[in-house]
Amino acid sequence: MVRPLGLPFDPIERAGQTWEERFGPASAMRAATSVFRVQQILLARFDEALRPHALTFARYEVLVLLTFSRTGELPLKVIGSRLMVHPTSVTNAIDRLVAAGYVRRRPNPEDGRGVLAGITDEGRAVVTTATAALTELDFGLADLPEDERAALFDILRRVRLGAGDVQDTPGG
Amino acid sequence: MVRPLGLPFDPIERAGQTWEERFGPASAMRAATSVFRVQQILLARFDEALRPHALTFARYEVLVLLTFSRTGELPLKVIGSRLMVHPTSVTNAIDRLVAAGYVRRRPNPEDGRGVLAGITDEGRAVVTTATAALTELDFGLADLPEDERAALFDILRRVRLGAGDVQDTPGG
DNA sequence: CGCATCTCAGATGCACTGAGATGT
DNA sequence: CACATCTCAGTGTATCTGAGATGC
Repeated sequence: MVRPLGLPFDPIERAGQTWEERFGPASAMRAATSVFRVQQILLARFDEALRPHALTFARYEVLVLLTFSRTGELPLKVIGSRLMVHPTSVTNAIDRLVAAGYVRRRPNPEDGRGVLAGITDEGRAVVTTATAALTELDFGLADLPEDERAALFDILRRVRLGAGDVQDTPGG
Repeated sequence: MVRPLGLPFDPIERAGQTWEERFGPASAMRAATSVFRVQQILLARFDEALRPHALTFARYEVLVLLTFSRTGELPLKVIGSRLMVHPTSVTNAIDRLVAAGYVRRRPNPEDGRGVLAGITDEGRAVVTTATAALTELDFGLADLPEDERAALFDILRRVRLGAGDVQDTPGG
């Protein structure tokens, strides 16, 4: 849980003012620092909502991705590239999901090097209830009107584009 | 370092489309997921730029905060509330900074329970060079024009406001 | 053979809980 | 006394490196 601070000022705004006096333009520093802080706030909200379901947000994302695939199965490699996480992180997340009974592993019949992760009935059930919990939270963004959610996505997409995450294909 | 993916589509956009077919409106999910991904991108960029200086971004933030104080010293409690991190995380960060020679600890003469962290000359020097490195990166936001940096800060500020980080005082 | 996929061991980073020492 | 501040031990999670097994 993220503790409310009760500071009589915005610490990022304050840091930005001092920054401009000392170092120069602060717009990038303020924006970047805000991204970090909001990520921390959102992650805390998500983890709190997901804790009753024995899920972290990272593992929830894996399960959702599996429900989105036609067969309920995906190679670990695909999971890693879609969620943009390190291969060892995928192995670790799948380990936990298997232990929780939400996922099964099996060798990929089409590529002996690979492994398929498949969602179980229990996994599908927990995705349903966990999604309801997160939807009720509005994914932590209940304070943002629709146009600002879209603006946030668009602005951040430009940053992701510069990082090579996206090849410029607005329609997906 | 965050690896470019070379996916022929935007994985968040794609997930958003499937989300709308299965669960309903996806604007909050897309925006929140983008915050996570961009935080990951920025953190990787910062840590790469700071590694030669034996700093993580969290420790760099502590040093900057100390240079912003008049005496170069602050109680650990103040550091924790300004940077919005857990008390044990402050202790840990200060431990590392002391080990690196960038910070000194001493008892707070005005409150026997407390501890002051003070920046050393080496600490001030490393802040200067590390700040130059981050400034050259534009804090990872070189792809964003000025108005979008400001918009990003404003939108995220609304989220932080809802979390109790900020009491509504635009002027700081 | 080079390369891809996955796993494992080990290290680091950060957040948190709970307990305890110290001082107000 | 209650409370605040800080530290320590331990846990959980995620990241990464480097190595190795297996198979294309």
